[in-house]
Amino acid sequence: MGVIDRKEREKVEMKRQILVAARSLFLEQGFEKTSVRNIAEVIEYSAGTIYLYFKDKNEILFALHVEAFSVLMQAMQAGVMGETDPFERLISLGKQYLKYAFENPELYDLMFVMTAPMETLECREEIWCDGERAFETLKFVVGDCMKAGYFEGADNETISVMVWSLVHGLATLHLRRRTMIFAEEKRIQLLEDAYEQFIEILKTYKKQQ
Amino acid sequence: MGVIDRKEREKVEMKRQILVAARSLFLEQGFEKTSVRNIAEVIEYSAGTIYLYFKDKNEILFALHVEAFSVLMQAMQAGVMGETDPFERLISLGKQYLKYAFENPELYDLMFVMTAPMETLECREEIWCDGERAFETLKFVVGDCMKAGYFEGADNETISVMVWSLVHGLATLHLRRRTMIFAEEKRIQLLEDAYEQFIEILKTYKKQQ
DNA sequence: TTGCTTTTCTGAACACCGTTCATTTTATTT
DNA sequence: AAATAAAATGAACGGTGTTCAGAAAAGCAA
Repeated sequence: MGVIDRKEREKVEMKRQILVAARSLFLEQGFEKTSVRNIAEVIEYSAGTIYLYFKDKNEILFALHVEAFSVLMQAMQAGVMGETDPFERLISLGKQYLKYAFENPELYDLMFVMTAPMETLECREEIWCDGERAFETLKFVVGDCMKAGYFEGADNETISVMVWSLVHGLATLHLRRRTMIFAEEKRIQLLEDAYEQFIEILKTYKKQQ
Repeated sequence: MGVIDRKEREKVEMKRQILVAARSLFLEQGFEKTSVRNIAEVIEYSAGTIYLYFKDKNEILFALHVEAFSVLMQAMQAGVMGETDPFERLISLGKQYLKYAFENPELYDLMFVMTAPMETLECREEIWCDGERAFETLKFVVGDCMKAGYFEGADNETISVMVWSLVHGLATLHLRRRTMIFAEEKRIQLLEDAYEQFIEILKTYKKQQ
């Protein structure tokens, strides 16, 4: 039966088409302001058809979520592989994370800021797995730093949460326009400086007794 | 003409009523899920009436925004006044900020995360003024720390952005449920530890040459 | 108190939203 | 070619933010 194979392919292709259209619209005008009718219009189908391929609007977001995490993981892996020194790896990891956030603001939002789909899909383990894997990568790199003598006497997970919070804070303050209080020319510089400063402080940390 | 005075008072009172109802609903079920009709129902007026007192739904949010900042500023001032040592002041400032965020999640969201009203009200200088004043407080405290010998050779504004980013990161990761990847019992502890660890690292920082 | 004006409020209407489902169209099998 | 199965439609439902003509209430002058 080649027919059901083709049907399967067509179904996958249709899903892909919907996701491509949805991603483009979400990136352009955000999730809330994009309607299912908008997506349907782009792919030249009726709105009802969308519901033959996705349970609801949130499920579309969820599918993009999975995609987005795979791209971030790749970027982070590249950051780790690009350096050999443990601490340089950590620096690079943070930079890749920030780069991803700034280059994919709507996707970053979806992964680390949005709550709408989270409430609906609270039960979905898969969603958290992606985030957990990314965090494990950070913990691994921090662990290597500790073996190399950094963060003496500190707890790996605590340090990791701290690092994550800092880069996430930098990313969201900017993406959500809260750096508007600074002059436009120096906004980016200020964020970069803050990251550099944080790294500098991290590097020189030695436990006091 | 005592009449127009009374009318003025009644207008103010009505606005207050709307804001009280709106805040309660926003805190309860969020901004997006609260409709103008919901607010009208609570104050027992028709939906159209709301528009005689506020230009649109965003303007209601904006009014609450002003209120919320004044409460945060008070909490931060309390943090500063409660300590005499400059570095202890910085520690307390951050704690007050985090306390506010966790105790007023929807308001914190409104002040530092939401973009919806920001886009509509991009021109409104007032919105940024509030944020700027809060940041100035942080800069002031960091300045005192530097006079006392902390953050040797660093830039005040850079340090302040770094501190803000860290606490904002901690707050938003938790408020937006991203700490779900950790066991429920240790989530709060992890955030507190991360903050303590950050403070510890800050305290011991001395410029290397 | 009566009539007139101004202010306040309503509720229907508009154009949109996410979602469902009977019906029609299209594709496949017999 | 007829019968069956799958896919797509588009109208409908109950919701949204917002507007506005007209009703109701309040204030004022005679």
